[in-house]
Amino acid sequence: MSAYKFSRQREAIRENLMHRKDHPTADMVYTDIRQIYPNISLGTVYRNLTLLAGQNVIRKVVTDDGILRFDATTTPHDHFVCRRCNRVIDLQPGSRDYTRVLPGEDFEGDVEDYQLTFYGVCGECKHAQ
Amino acid sequence: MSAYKFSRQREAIRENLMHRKDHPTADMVYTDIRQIYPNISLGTVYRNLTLLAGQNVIRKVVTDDGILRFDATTTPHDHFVCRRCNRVIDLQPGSRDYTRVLPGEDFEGDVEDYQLTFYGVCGECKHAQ
DNA sequence: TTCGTTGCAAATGTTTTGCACCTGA
DNA sequence: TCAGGTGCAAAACATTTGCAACGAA
Repeated sequence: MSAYKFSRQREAIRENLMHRKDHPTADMVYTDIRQIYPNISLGTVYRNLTLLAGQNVIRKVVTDDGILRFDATTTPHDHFVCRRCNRVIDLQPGSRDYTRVLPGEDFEGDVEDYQLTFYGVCGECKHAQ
Repeated sequence: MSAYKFSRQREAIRENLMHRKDHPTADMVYTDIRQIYPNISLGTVYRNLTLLAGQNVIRKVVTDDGILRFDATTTPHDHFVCRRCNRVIDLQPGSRDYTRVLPGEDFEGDVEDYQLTFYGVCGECKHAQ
C-alpha cells in the first residue's frame, strides 16, 4: 500500500507542465525546474513525471524520434509532429468524428486509451518554404 | 546522389520482417538474422531497418515503452498494444471510417502520415483473467 | 575501380536505479 | 517516528557513428 506524500519538487513539475502548451521532454522540464530548485536531479524529474503519468495527471506522448514527451492536457486530443521543426502540436477534435475512432467490432480486447499522431509539415514550416 | 547496392544482410532483414506477424524490435531481428549470418552486427541491423523505413518498405512503430518496433505491413492499419503482455497487435480497418481520420479543417499543415495506437488489455489476457 | 555496405567497438543520449540522507505526515 | 522522496552518481539500455576492410556494380 502506497500513500503519496506531497513534495514541492513534484508540485513544481506538475505546475510547470500545466502552464506550457508545448510538449516538453524530461530534460526540458528539468532545465526549467532548476531555476526554482537548482539542486533538483534529473532522476527526480523522471521519477515524478512517470508517477504523474501513472496517475493520469499528465500524459506520455511518444513520437517517431523515440524521445518521451509529456503533456498536461489529458482531455482527448491528437497530435501533429512536424518533420521539419520537430514541434508537437495539439490538434483539437475539430471535424473529426471521435465515435468512429475505435477498433473493428470483431476485436475482443478492452480499449483503455489511444493515441493518434499525425506526421507531416506544419503550417509555419510550409509557408517559410 | 545515392544508389543503393544489393546486400544479402539487408535482404535477409527484409525477408525476416516480411514473414513474421509480430512487430519486432531491432534486437529481435538481430537475434533472428544471426542464425543465418552469425557475424552480422547490431549496427548493420539498425542501419538497414532505418534505410528500409526511409524507403517505406517497412514502417516504424512507436509505443509507450519507447522501444522502436518495425512492421512490414505498410498498408493502412492501426495497432493495439496490450498493457499486460506487451504484444503489438494489428487492427484491420474494420468498421472505422478512415476518411474521417484527419485533423480539423482549420489545420494548415500537410499531413503525410499518421499512426493510431490503442492501449488496453488484449482478448487473450482478458480471458486468461 | 568505385563507392555503398559491413563488423567492430566506442560513443551518445535517454532513462533507470542503488543508496544514504532528507522530509512530509 | 517512519515510509516516501530526493540528490548524486553509476548503471542500464537503445541507438548511432567512425573507421578500416569488404563486396557489388
